[in-house]
Amino acid sequence: MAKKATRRRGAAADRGSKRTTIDDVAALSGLTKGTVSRALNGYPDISPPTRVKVEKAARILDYSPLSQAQAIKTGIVRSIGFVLQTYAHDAHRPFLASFLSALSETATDEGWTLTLATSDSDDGTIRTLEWLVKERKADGFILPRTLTRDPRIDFLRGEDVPFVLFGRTSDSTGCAWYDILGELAMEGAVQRLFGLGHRRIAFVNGGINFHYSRLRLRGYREGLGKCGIRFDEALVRSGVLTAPEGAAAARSLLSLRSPPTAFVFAVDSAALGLYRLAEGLGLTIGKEISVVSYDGIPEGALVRPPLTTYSVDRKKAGARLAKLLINRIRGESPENLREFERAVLVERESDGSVTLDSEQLAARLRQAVLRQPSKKEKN
Amino acid sequence: MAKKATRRRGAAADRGSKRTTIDDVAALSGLTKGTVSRALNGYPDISPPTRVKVEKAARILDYSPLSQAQAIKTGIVRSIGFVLQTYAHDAHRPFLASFLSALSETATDEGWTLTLATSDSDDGTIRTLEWLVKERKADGFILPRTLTRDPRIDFLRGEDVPFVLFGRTSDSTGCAWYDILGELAMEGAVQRLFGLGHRRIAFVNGGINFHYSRLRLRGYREGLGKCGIRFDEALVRSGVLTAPEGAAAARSLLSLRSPPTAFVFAVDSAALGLYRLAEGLGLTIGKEISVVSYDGIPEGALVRPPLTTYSVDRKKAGARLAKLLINRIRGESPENLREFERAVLVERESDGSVTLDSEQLAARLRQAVLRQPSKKEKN
DNA sequence: TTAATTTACGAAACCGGTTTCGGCAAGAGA
DNA sequence: TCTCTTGCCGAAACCGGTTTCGTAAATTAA
Repeated sequence: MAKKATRRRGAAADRGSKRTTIDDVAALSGLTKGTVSRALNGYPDISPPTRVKVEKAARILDYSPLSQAQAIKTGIVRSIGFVLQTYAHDAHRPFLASFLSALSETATDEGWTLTLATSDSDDGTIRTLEWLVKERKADGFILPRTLTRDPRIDFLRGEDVPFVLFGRTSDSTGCAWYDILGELAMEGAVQRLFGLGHRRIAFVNGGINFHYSRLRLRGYREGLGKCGIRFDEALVRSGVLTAPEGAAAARSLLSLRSPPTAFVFAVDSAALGLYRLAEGLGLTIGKEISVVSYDGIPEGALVRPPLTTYSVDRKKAGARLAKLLINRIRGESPENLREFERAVLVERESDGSVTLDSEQLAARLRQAVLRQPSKKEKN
Repeated sequence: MAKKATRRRGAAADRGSKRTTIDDVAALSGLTKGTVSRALNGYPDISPPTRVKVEKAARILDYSPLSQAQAIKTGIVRSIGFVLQTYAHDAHRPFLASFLSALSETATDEGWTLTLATSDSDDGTIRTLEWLVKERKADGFILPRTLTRDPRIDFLRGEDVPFVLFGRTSDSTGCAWYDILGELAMEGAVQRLFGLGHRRIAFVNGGINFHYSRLRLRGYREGLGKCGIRFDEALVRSGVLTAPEGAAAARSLLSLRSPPTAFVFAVDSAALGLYRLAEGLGLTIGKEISVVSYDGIPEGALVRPPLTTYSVDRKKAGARLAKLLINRIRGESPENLREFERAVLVERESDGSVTLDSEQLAARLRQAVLRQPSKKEKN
């Protein structure tokens, strides 16, 4: 057993002996550790001179409290939690890096850390949350890609654990959030295309359960309304996230007797599918068909022609979300922690004045091999 | 003060009252908490029946110890640390997402978490590490993008904190690592291009301080040697990470009286600069000039022609690194924790049989506007 | 059968903090 | 001058665990 004990206190424990503890500060300042603690935590029953003395001693010894020692009593570890859903589609991947770095950057600035864990299924996400809450690895959570009806929210609400949404949801009681007004972007996209002369404008929406899809569809319809175009169910597809799915959706839309001359995509990565399809059909994007999308993924600048899209500042989103969550954990009520931001239009070359109307496009397409999928389209 | 106290114990503390603690387990099993603790931690002085009794009670109560309560005594929080260098160039960005998710996935599987913090300068990185070590937010660290002489390593070695490198370094005492044999890839790239008939093969290296640059240059020379080509200093550039830098390096190489007909890039994102340059000059990549690169960033598949590159499995790297670090923290000696992997060649279309020799290429280039930078080349 | 070991657990100290409680001393009010 | 506050700090309990230490009971050895 002695052997085991020795093994146990390895490097970590040895290092521990060098830490300056609150007792050291107490000794140097000639006070008790209780007083030091209160002084450092801003309790009012500490006289100014004493407070100064303590602060000075703390500074001299370069003291900072051990967060987990505090946590055991206060229940706060100064860490924000984030569950990476590794099963989620790559559509949401490209942002992750800048988003996470912004999250953790703001956290770091506040002296907090970011605690990351993963899950490989929806159930797994809840289990991971349960685990993190139970072991108190994080004080609260950022929930990305919120669903209209989101089990994560139900769980955290039930456990009374603070959280902030990146997005919105149907039942907003007790929810704090930061969100981009995607609906305004979709509305703007329609109006922009209308301004370019397009009259049949399709909408390819994202995952049906994500709440943003609901909102973006609404924005699309709003845009149509403002342009005096009748909403046509036939021009809408949904549940489209990936490039292959995007290609399939576009193919089906172009197969209509009266095909759209312009596309609004709710998700950039799906819009890239249109590029593959167009290449296969010999269609020129930005001339024969137009597309405006949403997200602002880097690939959008690389494809030819570069993609016109509403870009989301993920960096800022991460920063604000971290801040909101920390305030939430500190006790601010969720109703006061709701922020909106707008996506900004990046005008590139994938949309242009209409050159063919729907009928002409249909004729043009009849010559192309619509029913015979080319190879290029895949991959 | 009473008010303050009430505010302090918010949701977190309330939740705390519901946690099952080790005392609950002790009560249910009719033992003391010390015994329960020893039973659960595998101490030998516990009789089999007692151990079973404790385990059963723990299972019934769904008990799991509070990691920070353990940490205060053991010094281990079951978390691996990672410092995101936000100032580091985007060259390394695209990988981050899958890398981090792999790291945290393996950590999660082991019941550990990933603790993320950021820094915005080299000094800041050390300060962040100091902070994390001091507050004991993590038990050890993964160090990506290691330098030949790396202050992070010096610091952690000095503090006796466990770490694992993603890469290698000059002084490997006490270092555990996982690394990709980039030198073999560079060697292979040269041989491949030689096989396609190229005789003047340039090498555009990455950041000079990164240890991998040293190794990749070595691999390039090794490749030349095996092909019987004399090493020519004039054909080498280094410190090239971004697309603009890559474009500049390629321009300077093509300006030589005897320009290279093929390029080996140590970094994909720099290789993309060659595409911009070629577009500006009207050169056809894969025909008039060839390029083989290294990294395997997703954009490589999108550009035209798609980029032939040695791809690194970042997912696997993350998984292995997490595992290695956890073993390191558990006491395994660093010498036993060193692993290598190979990059795998993804054959695409950016390299092809030589169509112009160096002289012909030079002539071809003289017609192009070499000295007058076109606009397309930028951005 | 008795002495010498083991075995297995309880008791208590400890880790590094926070928070409650009580009381002394100084200042205010009568 | 004497009580009543108030301000300020020490003492001690507490948080949820781990680890040391000591010892009664069970084994083994003599």
